[in-house]
Amino acid sequence: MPDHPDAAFLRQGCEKILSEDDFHAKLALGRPLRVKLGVDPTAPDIHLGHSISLTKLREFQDRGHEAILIIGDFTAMIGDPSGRSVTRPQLTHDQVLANAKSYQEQAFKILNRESARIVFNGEWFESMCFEEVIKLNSRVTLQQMLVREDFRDRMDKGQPIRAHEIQYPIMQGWDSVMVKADIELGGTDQLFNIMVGRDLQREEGQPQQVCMVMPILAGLDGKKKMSKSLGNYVALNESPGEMFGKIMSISDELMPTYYEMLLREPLSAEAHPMEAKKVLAARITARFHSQPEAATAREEFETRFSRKDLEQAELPTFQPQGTAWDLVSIVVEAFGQSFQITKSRSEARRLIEGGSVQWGGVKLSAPKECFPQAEAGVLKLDKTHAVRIG
RNA sequence: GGGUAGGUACCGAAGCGGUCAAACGGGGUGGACUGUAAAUCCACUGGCUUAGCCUUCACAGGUUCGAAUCCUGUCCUGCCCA
Repeated sequence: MPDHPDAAFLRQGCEKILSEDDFHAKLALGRPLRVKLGVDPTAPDIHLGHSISLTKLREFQDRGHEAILIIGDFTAMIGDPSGRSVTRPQLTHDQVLANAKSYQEQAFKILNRESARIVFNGEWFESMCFEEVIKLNSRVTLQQMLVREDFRDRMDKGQPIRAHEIQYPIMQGWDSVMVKADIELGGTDQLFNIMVGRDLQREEGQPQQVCMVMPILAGLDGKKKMSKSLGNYVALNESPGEMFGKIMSISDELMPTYYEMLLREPLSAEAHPMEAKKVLAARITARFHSQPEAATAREEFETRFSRKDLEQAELPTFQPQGTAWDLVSIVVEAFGQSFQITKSRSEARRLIEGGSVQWGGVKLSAPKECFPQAEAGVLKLDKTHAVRIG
């Protein structure tokens, strides 16, 4: 059987497809396939890491298939144990719903809004009674669940695995049954969960879904996977400036990976690393904002960080209230008012003593000094934060 | 339920009556250098009205001039047994 014309395109960037034969068979059906992607709204932001699978989902949409985005409002309360060495904190339903709302909005930066189907899995889990839960559980064995790498790991290290955690793969699998998924997308860490879906579908007499896993995007630190809780992420709804800046902070070693996974093209060997990084940053920024905004972000970045010209940079204005403020108070207030960052006075003091706080390019290292209120100028707070005063 | 080993700062891990805001390592932050890269060096890494003071070593009591360190109880976790 010759490959389906879309096969090569759709498999691009995939780490693994299980199974290849099923994949071709599904495409050969000639009807729009139900392609499932589950996301758990455990945090309010979707980031570049999520964008990998979402982009793949979009590609399916563009080829006429049906995108089913499952918002795991129910599963999010359990927390996916994937890749975790410790139990996740559980969220309340309200937190989850709030997150889900902003998730959808951000997901539509990638997905085609018109043809996407959004489903909350609370729809079927919420009404399940205990008997049904037991029945569902009887379909899998503990051994099956425990072969999972992260469970194994925790067993070996003597770390606790709570009984509810092993429910997660079962629930995710059940989602596949409920939406009759033809294909499920996910990161490589989802492989196990997706395979459980296949098992459950077979049990239910459904055709089994194809498992397509995408590589995991490394975080800005280049070491761990991109995730909200590790703080090494770029959210899709960040400002162009922040987005550009964050990407500029990745290491050269990480760049080829980002090129391949986010731009789907190889990094040219002769490009200057910094220039290549600016191109990368600009293209990603343009993708989630716009071309002009990305260009502006680049210019801003260059004046501010390359030329270190804070005078010309676009900075929030900060007007200290009251009189006779010492430096520490000014710094704390500036962080709070202009950036919504809470710094303790001790932290501010450390920054000052460390030489981070500068007034017109001159370090102010005496925390107790009174601040020269009358003058206007730029107060640099730390590497990435500065305010204009006056 | 029984036995046993434990619960120390973001993480790992020392400390086992005073010299402990707590060694050391990792991580993080800031500075120098620079390309907001890497490498390297330095500093910081509980709070405050900072030559000092206050709150921390699972929780609650107790012993003591003095406790992370000793005692009692409670909660939690691993492992073994039932």
